[in-house]
Amino acid sequence: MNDDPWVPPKVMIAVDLVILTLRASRLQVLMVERGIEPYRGSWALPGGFLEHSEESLTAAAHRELAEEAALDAQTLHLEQLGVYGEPGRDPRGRVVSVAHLAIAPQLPEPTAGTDAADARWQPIDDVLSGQLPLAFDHPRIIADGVERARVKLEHSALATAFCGPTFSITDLQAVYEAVWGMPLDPRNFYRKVQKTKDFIVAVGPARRSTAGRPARLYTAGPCSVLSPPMVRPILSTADAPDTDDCDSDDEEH
Amino acid sequence: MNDDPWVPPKVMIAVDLVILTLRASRLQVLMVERGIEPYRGSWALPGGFLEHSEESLTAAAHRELAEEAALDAQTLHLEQLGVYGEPGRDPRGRVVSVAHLAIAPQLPEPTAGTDAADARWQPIDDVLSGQLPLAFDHPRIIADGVERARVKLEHSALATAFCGPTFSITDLQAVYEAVWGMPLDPRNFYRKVQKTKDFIVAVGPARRSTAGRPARLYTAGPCSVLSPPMVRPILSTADAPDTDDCDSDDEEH
DNA sequence: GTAATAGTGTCTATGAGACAATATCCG
DNA sequence: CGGATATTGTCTCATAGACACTATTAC
Repeated sequence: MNDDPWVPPKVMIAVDLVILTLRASRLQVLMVERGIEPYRGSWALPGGFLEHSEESLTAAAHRELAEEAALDAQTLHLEQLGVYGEPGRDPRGRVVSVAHLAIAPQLPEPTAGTDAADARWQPIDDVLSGQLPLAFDHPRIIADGVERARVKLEHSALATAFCGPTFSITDLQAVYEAVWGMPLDPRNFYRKVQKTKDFIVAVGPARRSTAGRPARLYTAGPCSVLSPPMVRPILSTADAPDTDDCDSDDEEH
Repeated sequence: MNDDPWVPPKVMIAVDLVILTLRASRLQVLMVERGIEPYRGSWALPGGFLEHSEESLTAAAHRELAEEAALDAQTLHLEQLGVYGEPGRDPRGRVVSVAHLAIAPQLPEPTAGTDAADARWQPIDDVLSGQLPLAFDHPRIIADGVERARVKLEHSALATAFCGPTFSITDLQAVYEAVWGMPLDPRNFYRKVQKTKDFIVAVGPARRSTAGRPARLYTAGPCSVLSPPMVRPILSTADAPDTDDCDSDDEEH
């Protein structure tokens, strides 16, 4: 049985990045306009093939992050999102893509890289509503990434990764509002955040810039899982797509 | 830039399966004893290489499920768990493994397959406590699978996948207790399950077997996401390991 | 009857959400 | 001072958990 000369097939490995940030109070994702075939002229997630056989997936993701968004991995959240490897998803042959989710504080407009005709931040709403022509199965990957971010905001301290080194509680609230896409009560949000242990820690005196009473500044606290969690208010019957891959039955309220 | 003759490296793709079931009121995972190198004699998850270039990952997972556990995919939960592709994780070369999580109702003892010297259900506690010699990075994959199952029990109707076609509420409670590893109050559990819409639907009259009042029987309901969710009681300050993959230096920033 | 399990009612502490009220800045 | 934002206090309602209690079977 094990002595036959059969060898398993080999396939190409790619990494794709869903890089989310907050710009102009909106959740935005970094997209590049493809300058080469296939899908020339369509918009795609930054990403690329494994560079050599010994490169780890994480290393490849960090490399692409640096190449396409000029981001060092410092103070940056990066996690695996899932695998997308259906035969036929890439006309160049069998490609298995490992999608990653990256969260970044506010960043300047990017510049197009090697294979890209253009690169820019796109509001999530515009991207997911079918305004832009999207390459490959990237609409699905983006949707999965956004849903992952929404869920992680509830149970992890991810939201602080959207902010700079210091931030006010109102800044943090803006993150939740943008990612969840719903307004929140400032008073209740304030106490909720304070009650979650080790989420944020006060630092420095206060910021003095806008009108009104200055806000105290905070830094991300030492905890990564929130307890109690920041539960997201229910959203009636409309729900978000499941992150599962295999099964695809569901729906309910 | 794009005209150079460089081609991306190709790697082997494997699928591994974390198949969980309930036996003797304990959460158990299917393990096979390897009959060939590498790791001959160690215990590993069922799995194998992609069979040919056009086989989808899901199809490969289902095929292995059938081969190694004699399970058709009917009424069976199967979902993608994550990718494990560190260079050096397999001495045969670069292998990227796509791990899947499968949940099965109680099953008989399996029989060893092609490359396996033995195959059997192992209680999770025994496996994760380092009793058995485990192959590759499978300890990590198993831990990730169990943690995923624990979390999914809170927000999805996954628990019913552990049961047969019909079950009593007490049966369902046993699932939660085994997977979460904690006792639950039968009275409160009863009302909680009933209050979660479309989780379970009554069927048939009642089961009459053990002593005591017969229990009503139920079937899995039409919903996949639970609302309200079945929240798991807090477990003091000790927290569960993160499911993240990339950053291992975090905890904060 | 007793033992055993299924199912119901009730009490209480906690927590989320609504929202009034107060504090501290700018001009 | 008035305008604006930050922070605190209080009220109410829903619900999770503890647990006494009733129901229905086997023996």
